[in-house]
Amino acid sequence: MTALALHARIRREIEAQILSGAWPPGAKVPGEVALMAQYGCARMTVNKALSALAGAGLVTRKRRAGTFVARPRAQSMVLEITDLAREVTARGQAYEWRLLRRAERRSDHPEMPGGVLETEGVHYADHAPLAFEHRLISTAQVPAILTADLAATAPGTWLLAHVPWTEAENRITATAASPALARALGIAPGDACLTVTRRTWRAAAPVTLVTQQFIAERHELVARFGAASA
Amino acid sequence: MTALALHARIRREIEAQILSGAWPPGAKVPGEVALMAQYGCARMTVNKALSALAGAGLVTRKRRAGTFVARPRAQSMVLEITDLAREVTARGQAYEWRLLRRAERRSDHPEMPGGVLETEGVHYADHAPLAFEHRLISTAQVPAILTADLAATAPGTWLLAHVPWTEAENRITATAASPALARALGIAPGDACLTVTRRTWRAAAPVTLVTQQFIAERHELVARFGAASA
DNA sequence: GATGCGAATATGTATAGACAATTAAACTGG
DNA sequence: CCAGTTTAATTGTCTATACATATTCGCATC
Repeated sequence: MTALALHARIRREIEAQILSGAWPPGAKVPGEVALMAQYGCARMTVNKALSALAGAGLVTRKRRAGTFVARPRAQSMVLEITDLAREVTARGQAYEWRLLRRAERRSDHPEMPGGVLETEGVHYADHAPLAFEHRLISTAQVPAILTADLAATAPGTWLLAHVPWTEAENRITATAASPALARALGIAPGDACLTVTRRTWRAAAPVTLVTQQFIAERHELVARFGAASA
Repeated sequence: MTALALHARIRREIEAQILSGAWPPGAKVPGEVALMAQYGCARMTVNKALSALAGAGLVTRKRRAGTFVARPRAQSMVLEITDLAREVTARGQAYEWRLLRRAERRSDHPEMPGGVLETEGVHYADHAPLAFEHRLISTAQVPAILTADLAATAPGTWLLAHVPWTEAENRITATAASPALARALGIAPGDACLTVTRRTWRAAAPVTLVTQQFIAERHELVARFGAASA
C-alpha cells in the first residue's frame, strides 16, 4: 500500500522537474534504461510514466534519439463546460429555467439542416436572469425530445441525461446585447454579453446547436492548464 | 507494423461504442479477461487500452465490480491558448505589437505581490487593433525580463520562449470597453470586449498576471471535446 | 432478519523478457 | 568531401506471469 504507485511517482517527479523549469524545453530526459536503474524497476514501469507524460504533451519521444522536454507551442487548457442547472446549484444558488418559445419546424441552418425542435428560454440564478439560450435540436437524432417537458427541465439538462457522450465544440466570444436579448435578460441594449455557441455531434450527425448569452458580470469561464491529471 | 497498435485499436473501438451511444452511461464494458479472449492478446494490452479510457474520463473502473461507461457530469473541453503573435501570423495576417507603458514598481495586488514589471500595450492584426493587454510580471521570478526589449517583442512571446511550462489558469468573461480601452483599441466606449485574465505560476510562485481585452468581432476562442487524443 | 467473515472476482501494479520499428551516428567506398 | 550503407541506441509493443488490493457476494452464525 504505497501512497503512490511507482509509475505515478516517477511521472510526478519528472513532471516537477519540467514544470519548475529545471529541465528546460529541449532538454534530454533520462532514457528508460537510466530511469530503470535509478528507480530499480522494470522498463515497463518507466515506460508507463514516460508514455503518460508524452500523452499529456510534456515530453516528446523519438526512437533512437530519446525523450525530450517538449517545446510548448500553445498552452492546452481544460475547460469544463458543466450543465447550468448543476453549476448554479453547486454555487448554492437557486436555479430556475423559463421556457419562452418552443417550435417544431424544419431548419435551413447550414449546421443543423432538417427537422428540428427550436427552443428559447432564460436561465436564472437566485431569481435573477443569468443567460438567454437559443437552441436547435435535431428531431431525427433525438426524437424523444418532442415528448420531453421542456418547461420543467432545460433542454441542456434533459439532453445531458438522455444523449450523453457526444462530441462537441464551443466557440466563445463577446457580443453586445440586442434589444430583444436585453429585454429578456433585463439589461440595457448594447451591454456586453459572453456568448458561447456549442455544436454537438453524435457519430458525425449533428445533435444540437445552442447559443447561450450570459450577462457579463454574472458569469465567467475558467480554464486550467491540464497537466496534473492522474 | 500494423497501421494501429493493438491497444490503440481496442481503445478506439470501445470509444466508438461509447461515443455513438451504443453503450450508454452505466453500461458494463467487457472485463479485461473477456476482451483478452476477444482480441486474443495478453491482459496487459487490454489494460493499457482501458486505463487510457479511464484517464480520458470515458469509463470508470472499480475493482471487483468492473469497468463501466462514465456518467458525464461535465463536458471536458480542451482550449488551446496560443501566443497571439503565433496565432495571428498562422492566420496569414501581419502581426504587430506596440508597447504603451513600462513601469518597474512594487505591486500590492493580492495575486502578484512584490516587485513587478508592469506593461501595457496593443496587439495588432493586419495593422488593425486586436487586443489591449495589461500585464504584471514578477521580477523575482523572472529577473531577465528587465533587460528584455519589450517594445520589439510582446511580453507574452518573450515569456513563452524564456519561462516555459508554468501552470496557468484562464478566466474568460465579457466586459464593456472603458473610455481608455476604447481609445487604445479605436472602438466606442461601452463596446463589448472578450476579456481573458490569465494567471501563471511556476512551482507555486506567481510569474505573471495578464489581462487581454479583445475586440469582440475580431476574436473568438474555440474549445473542443478532448477524447480523441492518442 | 441482522451481522460478521471468508471467498470469489476484477482491477492495479509490477517483472523479465522478447522482438519490431525508427533513426542518429559511425563507417566505408568513391 | 560526399553519398550510401551499416550499426547500434532507443523507444514501441506485446507476452505471460505474479502478487496486491479493493469490493461484492454468499454463507454461517447469532
